[in-house]
Amino acid sequence: MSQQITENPAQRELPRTYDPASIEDRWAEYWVREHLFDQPTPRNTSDAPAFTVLLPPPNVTGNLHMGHMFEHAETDILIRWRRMCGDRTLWLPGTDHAGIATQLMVERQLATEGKTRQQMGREAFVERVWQWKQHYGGAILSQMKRLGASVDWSREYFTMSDQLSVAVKEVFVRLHEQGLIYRATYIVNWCPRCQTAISDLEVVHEEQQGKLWEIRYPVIPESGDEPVQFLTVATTRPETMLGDTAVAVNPDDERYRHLHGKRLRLPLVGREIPVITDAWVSADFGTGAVKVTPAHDPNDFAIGQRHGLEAIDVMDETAHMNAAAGVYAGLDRYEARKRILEDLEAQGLLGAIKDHTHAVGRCDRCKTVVEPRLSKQWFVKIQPLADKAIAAVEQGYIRFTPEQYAKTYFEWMRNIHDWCISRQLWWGHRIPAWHCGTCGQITVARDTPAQCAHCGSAQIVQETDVLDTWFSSGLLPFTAFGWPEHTRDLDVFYPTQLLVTGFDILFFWVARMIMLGCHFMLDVPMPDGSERTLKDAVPFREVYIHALVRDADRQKMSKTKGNVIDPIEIVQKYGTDAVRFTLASMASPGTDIAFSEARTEGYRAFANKIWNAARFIFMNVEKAREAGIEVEPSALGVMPAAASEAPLEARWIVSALHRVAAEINAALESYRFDEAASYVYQFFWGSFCDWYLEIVKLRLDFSDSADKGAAKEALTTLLRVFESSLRLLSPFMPFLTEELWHALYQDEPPAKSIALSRYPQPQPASIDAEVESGMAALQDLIVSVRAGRKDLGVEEKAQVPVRVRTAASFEALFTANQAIIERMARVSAVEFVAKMPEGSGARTTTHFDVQVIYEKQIDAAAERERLGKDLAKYEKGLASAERQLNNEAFLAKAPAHVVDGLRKQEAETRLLLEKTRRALEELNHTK
RNA sequence: GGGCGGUUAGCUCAGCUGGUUAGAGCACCUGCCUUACAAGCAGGGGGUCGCAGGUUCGAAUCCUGCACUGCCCA
Repeated sequence: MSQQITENPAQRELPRTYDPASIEDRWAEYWVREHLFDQPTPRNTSDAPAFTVLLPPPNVTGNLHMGHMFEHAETDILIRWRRMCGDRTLWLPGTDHAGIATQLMVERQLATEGKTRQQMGREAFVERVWQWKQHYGGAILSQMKRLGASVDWSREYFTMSDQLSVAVKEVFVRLHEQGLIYRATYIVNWCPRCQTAISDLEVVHEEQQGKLWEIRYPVIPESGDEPVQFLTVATTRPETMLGDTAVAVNPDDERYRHLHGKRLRLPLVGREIPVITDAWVSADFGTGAVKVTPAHDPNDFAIGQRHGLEAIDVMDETAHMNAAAGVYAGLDRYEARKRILEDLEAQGLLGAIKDHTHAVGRCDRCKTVVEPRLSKQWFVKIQPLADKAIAAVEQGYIRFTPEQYAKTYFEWMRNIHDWCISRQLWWGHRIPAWHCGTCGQITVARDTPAQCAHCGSAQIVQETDVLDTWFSSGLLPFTAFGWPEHTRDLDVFYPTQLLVTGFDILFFWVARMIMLGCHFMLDVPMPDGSERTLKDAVPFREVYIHALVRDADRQKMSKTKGNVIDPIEIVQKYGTDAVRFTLASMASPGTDIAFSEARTEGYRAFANKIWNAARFIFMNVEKAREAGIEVEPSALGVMPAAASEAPLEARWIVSALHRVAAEINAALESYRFDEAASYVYQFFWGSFCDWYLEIVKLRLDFSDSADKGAAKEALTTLLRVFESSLRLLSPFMPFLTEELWHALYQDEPPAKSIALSRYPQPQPASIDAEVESGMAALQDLIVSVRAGRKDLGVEEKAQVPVRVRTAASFEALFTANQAIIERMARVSAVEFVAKMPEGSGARTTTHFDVQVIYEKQIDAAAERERLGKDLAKYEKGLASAERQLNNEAFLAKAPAHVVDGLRKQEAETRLLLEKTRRALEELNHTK
């Protein structure tokens, strides 16, 4: 037993204010050390429903930022909630090898040592990257541990691990066998800095102020032509003209009809090129004539294909001009542009220069301007995969929240292009293809082949390209569970239930997981051996797309702006729970989060409130024990029910607890973190602390003269409601609730963690509307008295008598709970009267009139103003109600409950109006 | 250029398929160190729901147009 206490990190002395720093590290370590959230492979598949979530793998190069923390907070809330609801939960963590980013990182490191990867050679470089990964690659995951993410650390994956590499190879080979992978010369986005192809998605477009240059191309005269004629083209990229192989005009453009079929002399180069017609050319753009450079522009490439044009590459892989550029060879593309313009100018071939904004594509990773480049690359023929992926969402097998993202998804999926999967990098999954030096054919194989599959030659070398990082991460939902083996994990945990991620990787990752999951998992039979259909081939059933975390001024956080909030810093300042709660409370779907410290401060106060409620409760447990009263721990851990003879506040708080549990469960069910947070906040602070705790002080009298049975009952309800509240709060505030829960059980809790206890489930029978409305009337009275006291300027501490006029039923209620009124409103005596109380200090509601008796004269002017405002409000309300009630169409068409409600409201408003008018008249008489 | 959002209190946001007098937190004002909590308690002020039309008995909510604003794709 003493062993357990030393192992248990709860501390006993509760300081006056909550200090998160003093408890969080201990619990974070405890959760990991005790393997509380591990989910071993179950023996059978039919037990509890599986709730599996795959962590979007952070880059090994990354550090945890606010976006991660937000994403993880939401996921953790859901997973802790489902775990407490009894599901078999698994949150699977891991990291992504991040090809370009990691290679870039290590290259930079090498640069500081004066080395390059080329000097080192491929093998040594890759070895170096592995070392780097060992050393720095775990940053985000260790930050997650500190923040208490309830993931299964025993299952951590890495996209370049041996097991996942085997799976990646298998996928490549199968797709190749199925004819869905091909190698072709195509124009791709090329990053001259990274010296690799990148996919369309890795290019970020940005509007930029540029120029549109007009260049005159001389027409080669035929017999009968005017001697000197020009065709003027407009271009944003004059340096590519060296590779022009045609000029295109729109076939319907009358201006150029006379030039159809003519040939031009390419300036500076001297090559003859044809004038061609192509409908793609817009007559409105520039001069209506465009130069065609198939090797340096995707549109031109397409034109070139259509017209059988030669593609002349004039640049090398570093975007310097190559030998084909003649005298410009060796120049950087921008230097070449300058020189070419000068030379054209000198020859009088440069026309107008116009300002022009156009979108420039940059490498997502290093921001270098992308150069479209003709090269041999590997592609996935995507349409067959996209078809299944579209069907899966159309048929509702995958649901997006917020729903609008399904539209975005369809839009992209239906206009999808083949996926360029090869990258000219060293860090990544090397493509399992071997080129034959003898016959030139390619052998694709799972295991390193000894000879060419086509000619048997041993002269084979492996492809040097690696695969796009997203190719491997797109497989994770099944490869992480052991595919291509048909494992039990795959049976139990696939499809995963939920994916929580940002819209920025909707296409990169989410869409590709859907395509690859649907494609490959269709071939894996169901656990019972039956054939798998699309419904169960999907990688996840739900996708929750979270918002972006911005700064308090709604600005995107960026390093250059310097407005990045470091989550760890903010957590150290306010506590993890407060930050989590802030994020949750602001997470309304579809709206970005403007993260504000002021808000976090507010939730730190909430944490402190919970802490102090606990201190108060523990203090009373102690007092009770001294008086020989103890509540058995076995009485806790369940949803409390209230006996009908229990005091009003006890029945009320129990009812409110059941109600709020229902609300929170429903909110979480629909990803309404903001609502869930608001409900639990409102309940704990607004109901439990402000009212119940204050009232229950009346009952916690453990002195010898007191009714000890009643005191014990009160203490029991208090502890049960509080213990339930902790469980209710736990997914949102795991650290604080863990600490207090252990303390509540005096370090002998029924489970190793509150996270392993049950989430409060409401019993409809325990929600008592009558008790709640009775309590509401009582609260109303107390608030009215307090307000009346303020009107009269009664000192805070003074006890004063009040007069109340009300119906018999309320009189009974108020009489039965007079002690509460006296305590909560500092009332010395309650007198029930039959007549409307006259004079100052009166307040009136539909259920009662109440007057505070106090000799001090009121501020008549202030009172008149207040009553005047009320009067205006009532008059307006009454007029509006009457207008509708006098409208026959309304009476005929509106539903009965609306009409009844309005009638009731009208009557009540009329009553209040009359009372207020009388009070105002009286005020005018007396003064 | 195509598409998707947003515009409600000083700030950040709720407000479900149209229905009774539009809510919350923070901030603000006033009074309280009432021993769980001043990171607190109590009371209070503050909005013609971006603009203009339309549909309806009834519009913050539905439709159309406009303005401003954000994002995605090309």
